[in-house]
Amino acid sequence: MKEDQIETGFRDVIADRLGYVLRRASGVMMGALGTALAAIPLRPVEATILILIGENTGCTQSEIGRVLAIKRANMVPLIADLLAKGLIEKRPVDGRSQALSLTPQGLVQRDAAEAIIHAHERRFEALLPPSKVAALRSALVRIAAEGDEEG
Amino acid sequence: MKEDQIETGFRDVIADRLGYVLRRASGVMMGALGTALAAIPLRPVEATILILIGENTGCTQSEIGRVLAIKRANMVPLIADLLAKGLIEKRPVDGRSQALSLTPQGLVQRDAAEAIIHAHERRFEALLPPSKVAALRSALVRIAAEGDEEG
DNA sequence: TATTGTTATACTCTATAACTATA
DNA sequence: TATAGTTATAGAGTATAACAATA
Repeated sequence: MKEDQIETGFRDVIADRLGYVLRRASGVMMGALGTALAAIPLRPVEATILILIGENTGCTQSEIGRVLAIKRANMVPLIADLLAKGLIEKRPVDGRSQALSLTPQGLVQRDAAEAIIHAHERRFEALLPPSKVAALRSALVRIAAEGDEEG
Repeated sequence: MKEDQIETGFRDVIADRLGYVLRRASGVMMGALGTALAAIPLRPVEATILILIGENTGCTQSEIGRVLAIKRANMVPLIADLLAKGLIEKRPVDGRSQALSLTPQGLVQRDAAEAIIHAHERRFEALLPPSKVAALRSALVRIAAEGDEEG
């Protein structure tokens, strides 16, 4: 890193900032997950919603939005796409709420997504000393929790 | 966290995934930085570019784009905005390259941005045990470096 | 009154393709 | 041939406002 800076003559003074490396690391993991999930094909957010519905049969799209910090209005096209792909089903419970569940095809896709995500997680965990992985996770959870207090 | 899941009845099975907490933590820090920099007012990317130009007088916008992983085409409006705000200057070196530098007003804004970013970094570092901060940084750098190999 | 689902809309960020002028 | 800067454009992701139906 330092050698690169001397070679190119460019002083990358922000490379050691926590916020910056956090953003870059997040982008790298998200990009890699997107590439891995393209084999199914599902986007990371679609795979995540599928998994959450699988573990919470009968939940609503508003509940999922709250968990994932996605606004109600932005959940609409996401759920519509999964519905159009035949991976989930809607069933009215209220006059205003609709229970979500996985179709048989959705179950298959969910399992495939889980396998890909599991491999993806292991791949990146393997970059670090095993003893450091839990510390990284808890540090990130602590930082992420700082957002719940404000917004 | 576990207690929350039991209270709400919602099984948030992705909350412990590295990629997910990484994305959430990054969003929280970026959002907080955006809020803090609104006092100037500069966006995080503008403040970052200002700082890089200050440390690399005479560099080109293409060089900055390479460092920040921003495509040439997307650098154009960013540089144009900083130019319109009177914070930077362009001076032709080649027929095709233009050297960037800070104006006196840009220097003032750069210093203000540095102070805000410094306080922001310290605020989030203070959430963690001091001994864990360096480990977090190096883990994130290791993960971010995995992106340089692919794309 | 508050919530669910929805529509419409706008803004940011990111990506590609294509062009020019130059090295 | 490769690079710097630019234009146009398209796709995500995210934000707000407003509405109808329901609790």
